[in-house]
Amino acid sequence: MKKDIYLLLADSLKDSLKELGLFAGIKEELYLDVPSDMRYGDLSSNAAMKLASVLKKSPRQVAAEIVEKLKTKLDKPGLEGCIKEVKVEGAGFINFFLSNDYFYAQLKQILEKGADYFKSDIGKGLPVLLEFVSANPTGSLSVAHARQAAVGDILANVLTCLGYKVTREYYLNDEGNQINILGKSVGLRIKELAGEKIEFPEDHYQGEYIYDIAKAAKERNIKADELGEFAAGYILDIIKKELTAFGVDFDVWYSQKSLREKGRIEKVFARLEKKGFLYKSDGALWFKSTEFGDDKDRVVIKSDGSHTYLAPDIAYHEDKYKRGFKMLINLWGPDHHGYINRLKASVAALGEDPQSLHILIVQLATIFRAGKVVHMSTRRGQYITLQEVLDEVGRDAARYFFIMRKVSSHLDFDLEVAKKQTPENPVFYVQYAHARISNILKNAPVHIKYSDVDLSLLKEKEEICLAKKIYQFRDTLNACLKTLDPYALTCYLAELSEAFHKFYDLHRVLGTDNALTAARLALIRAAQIAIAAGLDLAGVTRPEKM
RNA sequence: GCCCCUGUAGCGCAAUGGAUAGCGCAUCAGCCUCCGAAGCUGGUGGUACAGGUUCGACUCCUGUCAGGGGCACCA
Repeated sequence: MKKDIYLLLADSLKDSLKELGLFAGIKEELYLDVPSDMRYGDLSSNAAMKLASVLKKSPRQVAAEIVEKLKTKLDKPGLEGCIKEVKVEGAGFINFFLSNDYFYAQLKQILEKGADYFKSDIGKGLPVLLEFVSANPTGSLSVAHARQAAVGDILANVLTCLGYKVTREYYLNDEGNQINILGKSVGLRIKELAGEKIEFPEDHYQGEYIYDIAKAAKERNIKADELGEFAAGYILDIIKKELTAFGVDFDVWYSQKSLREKGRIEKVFARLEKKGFLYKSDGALWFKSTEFGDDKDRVVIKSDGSHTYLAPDIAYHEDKYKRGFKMLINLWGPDHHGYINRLKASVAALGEDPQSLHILIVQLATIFRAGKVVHMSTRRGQYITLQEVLDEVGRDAARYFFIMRKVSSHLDFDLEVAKKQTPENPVFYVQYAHARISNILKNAPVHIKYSDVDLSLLKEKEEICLAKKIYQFRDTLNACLKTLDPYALTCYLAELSEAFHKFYDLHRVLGTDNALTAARLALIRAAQIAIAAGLDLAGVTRPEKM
């Protein structure tokens, strides 16, 4: 694969610093960056400023010395003709201006390869297990799960695009206390439907759907001690339908029950016991998680003999590694943040590198309806479900909205806004750009052979801006990888669409100059490829017309 | 009490420690005989507070204040 200009330039910069005897002074891994504003060039380095205080020289002077060395290294293979100018600007930034020819060449490649142009092999096929949603099968998916579903699915798409081998997994809590209570809830409703007077405890599942399950269970004569399992299966079917409607498909549904049935929990306990990380106290079995940075040791078997949630989870994560995954990503709700240390401790105790386990807390989405907060309570069965959001705003808006903020930030989701087909709704701004391009391409007079087009006719500021923005899609994908957060995708799509709309407004694509028309058609086709690739990753449709 | 997230323009949000802090809504003023005006251009208006680290802080650290979420031998 052809080396990226970023890497080539970074190498040249590094060599220059070495020759000047300065390289040791650079501590940060990154000293070459895409500046926020294009007037500061296409790539920028702050190396001189980092070094100035050590050298006790002015940053601009250091920058000038680096640039002098660097200038002799800009004609090596892959770089020749790519750099138009290197300037020392501001407090001591070294700014690199790439030539238009470089961007024309990139556009050609995009037109040739299509969306594949944006793929990379950074991941080198590393097996990644992305576990998300994992909601208990005790009710429909809530909005909190919906956000995790959108983030997880889109993150998986991005990582796949970057060459990782991603498995999407749903961990199914198909046994334990919650399932028992679920079964009891259904049992009571059956009695109630038969005319018996019942008392329905506060901690039981109050939702209307329990009646539906009760009716189904009665029809099939399900035994009382099998009601929990039956209800969980019934609800799981609903969850699966909801996720499919949302465009989220899992590769693996991992059963917690299967861990116990295979004796995996005992096996992992034996392993920890042998290493001396378990001890008995107050009739319970404890895991010495404090040895690995947790604030207190954790119970794994309660004094009544039953497991805590942590017990199967240790076995589960052991199994993730046993299945050959090198990178684990867990998306959890904010109610689990206290759980991070003990799970990382477990992984460390098993001899795995806790750094390979990435736990992302996906903050809650607060649902508004016409500016009013909608409160949620699973137990009372009064909450907005994923399905309701989908019915109300559609899949496109829902998926897009849920990743529009950083996963670590709270998200306000107003159903009324997401429903609107106006610019207030950002997903339409992007889709509109795509549809507009489709329309122009449809009206193009003749079929254009993109390989023959003279792109050097693209000289207007808006044309160059658009070309650069298209190219920057790669940076966006890398940013998503670095943060394990797909939200940068929405920012990029908005910026790319804006660059297109600005170009469109000032310059006519279909004109009398055939060569220029061809060049502009090629440009907007490349823009469309990038928008489509972004929308595909987000799992949002890309309409030809709206 | 302890932990996590968040305080940026009237509202909703951006800004890998970097250059003149950006965008949408709202509001005011403009732009369609011409490829889709679901668009574009311009105006108004902002970093909660107090210290610290740094050549440089919206960003990192400490404290204060405010909002949201969470604390278990529940899952």
